[in-house]
Amino acid sequence: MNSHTEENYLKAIYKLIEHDTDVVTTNAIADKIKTKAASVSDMLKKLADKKLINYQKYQGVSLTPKGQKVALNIIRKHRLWEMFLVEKLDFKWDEVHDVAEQLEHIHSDKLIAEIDKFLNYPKVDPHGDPIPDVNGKLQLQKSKSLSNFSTGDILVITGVVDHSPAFLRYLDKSGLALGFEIKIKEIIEFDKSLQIMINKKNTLFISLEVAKNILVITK
Amino acid sequence: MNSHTEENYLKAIYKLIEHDTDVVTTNAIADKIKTKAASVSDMLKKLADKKLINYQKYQGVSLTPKGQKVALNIIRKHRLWEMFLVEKLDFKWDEVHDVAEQLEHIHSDKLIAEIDKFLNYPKVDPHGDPIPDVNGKLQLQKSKSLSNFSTGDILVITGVVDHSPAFLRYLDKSGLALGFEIKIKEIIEFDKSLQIMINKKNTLFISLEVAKNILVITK
DNA sequence: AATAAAATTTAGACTAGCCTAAATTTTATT
DNA sequence: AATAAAATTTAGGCTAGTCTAAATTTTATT
Ligand SMILES: [Mn+2]
Ligand SMILES: [Mn+2]
Ligand SMILES: [Mn+2]
Ligand SMILES: [Mn+2]
Repeated sequence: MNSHTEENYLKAIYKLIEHDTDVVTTNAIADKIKTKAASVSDMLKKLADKKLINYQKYQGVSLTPKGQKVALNIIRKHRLWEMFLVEKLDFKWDEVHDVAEQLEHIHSDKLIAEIDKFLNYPKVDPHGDPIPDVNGKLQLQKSKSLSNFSTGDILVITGVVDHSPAFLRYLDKSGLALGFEIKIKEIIEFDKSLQIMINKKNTLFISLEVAKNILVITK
Repeated sequence: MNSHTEENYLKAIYKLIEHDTDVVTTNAIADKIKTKAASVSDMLKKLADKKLINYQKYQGVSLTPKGQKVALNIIRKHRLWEMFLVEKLDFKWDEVHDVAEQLEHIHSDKLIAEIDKFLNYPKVDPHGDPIPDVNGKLQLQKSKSLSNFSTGDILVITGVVDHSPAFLRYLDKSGLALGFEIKIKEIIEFDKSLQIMINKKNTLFISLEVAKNILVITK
């Protein structure tokens, strides 16, 4: 069994590698976990001993298949718990993260299987992120940032890049939510800010920064 | 905020004092927590510093009002989670304890309030134990052990003393559950074992040992 | 009241995780 | 290729929580 702390390291490494590089640096992990590089070095030695990561001093780290499985299981639990909080209890999507950070470390295969069943086997979490299956298989996301599209494009919101409560509440306030349709009415030349139409009803102006953090697929 | 470990010590102290004495000994705590007396002594010093227990060397411990509040809150969470597992997920009453031991340490007032609401504010847990309210107020139990009653008495099962999976499964197998009616048909002189009638339908023989572990109220 | 037994605490050591400061290695720049 | 800068690791130390063995205190028994 892995400790709470080890699980957090593995998840951090997974997330840092996920999109970008093939190995991740000590400093990047330290940043992510909000700890110091020296502490990370210590932990990397331990995780390497347990065959959870590939690690050679000074050369960066990657997850072994075994480590990846652990990481994906933590992510699975995190996302299922978030879904539970939003769907079954009265949590908003900006309130779930911190609690899920704790719940993801509860050890019980039966519990997570039952929660999955209770939620009717959801495929994505409240932020549109895919939920890995029991075997750690992950649906790959074909969504792209709204900032990649052009005037006239009709899109559906499928996720967010920034998961901060501040950003999520801004979306709420602006009338934006997962599944909503967006049509790009105009892109302002000067600063690339956008005028969009939401669900064929309301017009909204958003900055490029905001657009970058909204994930969409073409309708 | 108190650590996972501190919470477990406070809960153990609460439970040891609950019925019996006014103070609890170091060894009793060590037994309960499955740790050594020396470790308990260390922790008692810490809990006393935090004003969670009354403690003078060699003289036993009791909880301060502050410590009692923490203990009761952990017990509240434990029992609500057990109720959730049984009522909303497909857990049996003999399967919930270990998971609830983990879940009781999740820190989130909103979460536990929502679970309470979701369950429609239950008063007792799946084992018939009362659930403390948000302020740590506890319904006192007027139930007594089945071994205290006599031939002809008609009773209702309200709880159990032994919470072990083995005992709980034995009750399942014997057709006994909370809320069921029991009529004592006969008490065998020799070993005080009982013949009982369950819900006016089935007859069952149980040992004195089993009777001691079944809590009932008179109908 | 003295002594033996039991309970409890203290001493000293260990592991997990974390830290700062110093040493080492890698990478970037001249 | 040499040197400077940045990244990383190591050294040494700290806290929480645990343990064994030794010392101390309380309780039980003579
Ligand atoms: Mn999250
Ligand atoms: Mn999420
Ligand atoms: Mn329990
Ligand atoms: Mn219970």
